Amino acid sequence: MGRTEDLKAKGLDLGGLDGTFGFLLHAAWRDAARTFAEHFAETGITPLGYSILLLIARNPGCAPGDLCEIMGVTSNNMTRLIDDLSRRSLIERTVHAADRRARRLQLTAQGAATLEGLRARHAAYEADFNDRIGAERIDRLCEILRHFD
Amino acid sequence: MGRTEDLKAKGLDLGGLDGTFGFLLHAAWRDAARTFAEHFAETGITPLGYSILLLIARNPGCAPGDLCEIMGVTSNNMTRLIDDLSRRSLIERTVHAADRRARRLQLTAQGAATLEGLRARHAAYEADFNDRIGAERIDRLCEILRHFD
DNA sequence: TATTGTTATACTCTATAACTATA
DNA sequence: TATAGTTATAGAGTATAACAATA
Repeated sequence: MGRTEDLKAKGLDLGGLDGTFGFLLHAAWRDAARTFAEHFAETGITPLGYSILLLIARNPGCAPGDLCEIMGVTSNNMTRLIDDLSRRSLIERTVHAADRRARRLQLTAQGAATLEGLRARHAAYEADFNDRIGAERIDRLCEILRHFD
Repeated sequence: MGRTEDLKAKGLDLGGLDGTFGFLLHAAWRDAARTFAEHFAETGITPLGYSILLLIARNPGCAPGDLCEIMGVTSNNMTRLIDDLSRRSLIERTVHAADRRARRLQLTAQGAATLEGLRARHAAYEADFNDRIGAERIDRLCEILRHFD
């Protein structure tokens, strides 16, 4: 079971925190981030970086602004995430011919190859949680989380 | 509905991200954090600070280490969170008589009074989400999230 | 030796604002 | 005047390591 179950057994009064969705959401996200970091150790890829690579793979030529909207990251921060992946030669950023303000993003050959390894790690990470939490619960979780902004 | 629903309508391929619980969990947590910040604007209280105040109120005399365990925060970081609340005269930190290594944490009178106002804000914040997401969904969400560590 | 808490430090994520270059 | 992206900067959260005081 989860952490809150263990703690109540120790006589500490959680003061309703274990019924507070924000507290639980934060804890669950940190669990996911920590587990992601374990599975992606020594790749230097963070959850945000992985999302970007995945999105560029599916939408070659997309613009940073597209990723901002999907990922909920502001453009200034997206620039730095893209800088990092670009500096590591995983993606290529070129000026858009039609609108020279915009940029076109694409995976490099190295980026595409790297992504395959990352997909395998991600599958293992998800299998990890399916084992721990239950695949059916994870599905119901996703269904509910899609109602958030 | 949620953000992912809107985005799919724009022709962007999310590449399975909207079925990835980690991506959805991150987005939902940011939604919760952003909404919390709106409701707690100008109080200077963050989600972590609110949790600490709540826990000290329910467990007067508890030690920083107790809070670390409940909240999943390491002790070095807890020190700084407590420093902040202490500097603002909301809590009092005294040396534990029986074990002089430990500290005893208590709300000050000002802290207790402040907490009442914060509880009202938190109730409004939760009502906000119950309206947006549905109280029954939030309940089911909590039930699932308690399985995480 | 082990434990409680503190200090120092660094990195990631997030946010606001000011800026460049295009349109 | 508006938009796409960049640069600068700051604050919050998280993490590791080294340390002090006490047990």
